[in-house]
Amino acid sequence: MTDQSLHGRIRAAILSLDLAPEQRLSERGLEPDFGASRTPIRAALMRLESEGLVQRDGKNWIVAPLNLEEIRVLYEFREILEAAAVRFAVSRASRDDLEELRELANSAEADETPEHSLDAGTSFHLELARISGNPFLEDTMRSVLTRLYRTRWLDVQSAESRGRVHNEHSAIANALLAADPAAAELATLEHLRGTETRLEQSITADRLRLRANGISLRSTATAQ
Amino acid sequence: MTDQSLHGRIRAAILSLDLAPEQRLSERGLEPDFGASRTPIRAALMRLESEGLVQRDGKNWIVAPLNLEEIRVLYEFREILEAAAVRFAVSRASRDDLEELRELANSAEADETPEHSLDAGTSFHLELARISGNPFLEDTMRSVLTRLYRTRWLDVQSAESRGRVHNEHSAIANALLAADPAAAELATLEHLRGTETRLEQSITADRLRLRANGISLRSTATAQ
DNA sequence: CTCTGCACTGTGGTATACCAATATGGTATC
DNA sequence: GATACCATATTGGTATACCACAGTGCAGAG
Repeated sequence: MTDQSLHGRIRAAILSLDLAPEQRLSERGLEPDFGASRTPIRAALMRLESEGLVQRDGKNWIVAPLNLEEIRVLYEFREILEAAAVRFAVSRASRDDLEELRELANSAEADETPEHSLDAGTSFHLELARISGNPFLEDTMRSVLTRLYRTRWLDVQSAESRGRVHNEHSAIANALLAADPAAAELATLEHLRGTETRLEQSITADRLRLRANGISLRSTATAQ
Repeated sequence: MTDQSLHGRIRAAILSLDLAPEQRLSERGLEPDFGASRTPIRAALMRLESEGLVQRDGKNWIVAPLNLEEIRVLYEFREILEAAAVRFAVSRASRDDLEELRELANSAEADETPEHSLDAGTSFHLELARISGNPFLEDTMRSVLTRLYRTRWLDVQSAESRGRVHNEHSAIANALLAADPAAAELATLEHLRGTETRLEQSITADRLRLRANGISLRSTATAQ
């Protein structure tokens, strides 16, 4: 997860919330923080913009806001992608691929830090997309998971939630190993809906705490 | 379709095949062609890279190759997106939206130039994605259609093919207006599979002519 | 005290200079 | 004649200078 490139370092700062959502970024202001000059910083910001982690606010740069409506839309879109991925995976993935997937599901159990759980979950879903055999499905899944990454911090705070995610991932992997597409798709949709529900509950519960840390959640679109 | 920005002008040159697939682009070499200096040209190339229209070849830039395997994968991915879009559209789109969609399907009949047919088809599918109500579905559809745009030139060369596309678009719009999701999804999948089949036949038939124009079609991946 | 206007500071956008790496082509040597 | 080597040109990567514009705050006039 640690990328040495400038783009990777700024990206990590955003995903870890070191750079707060909606925080204004100036190209010259980032020079001392990241030890680079404007040109590569500007290039990194443009790339981050295409990933949805940075936006323009007028002609200024800001870290992309967290947006409840966007989360809802992303989860809806993700259901389409994940359902397609499991269908393809059943018919195409090799036994080795599926066993690696189960391995990834289980690896989340050993180390129980929230951070590890978050990255393990990302790896699981990305591997699922990869073994679907369609690179564009994989790329789009990566994009969606990236946009959801910051909010998913909330879901991995409680050990109970991490355990539930682990069980659901195992259920998906097992259904795939059993070559049961209907069961795999059902387990996947249940996982997504459960995760989204828990996430929204966390947001409601933690809203005040988030605001105390300078993080606000918009409930409507911020665009114009 | 005509974008005054530098990015839009280079993009148009690529999509119209004025800049041939696999052609090498040098940042300084593009300065006189587009009347801009390296910095904005470089920014445009980076953005085009994120859209899949330009790639790196080592540290050089090239116009993205046409790739048969990639077309196949894109059509497979597109089936997922379009099927989801029609399902959402049936349950969400307003009557006005659906009638505008039918309008778009019919507008392809009046002006029969290949170029117009191509852009009208793009508009139809983008509008369908828009009225699905999920902006990420729409954005991803736009990305897929962009990547397919250059190869779709082949499909709109014959008047017969243009007429068939028009009929299929009308069938989709009518099924949506009839609020029949199963018929709409079926019509969509038939349209995609028909289009892809015709496209592959065109490619096989026109391969030599394409090569004579300096355009080659790769059948395997070109990456790394 | 208030309001207007101006100077200043900071912003992104652009042009350009410099660098290291690499590809190229010619020349000298064997 | 073939090959090895070196000078040179061209490339992308980076740093920086300059520009126009917008936001801000202070000062002066009323």
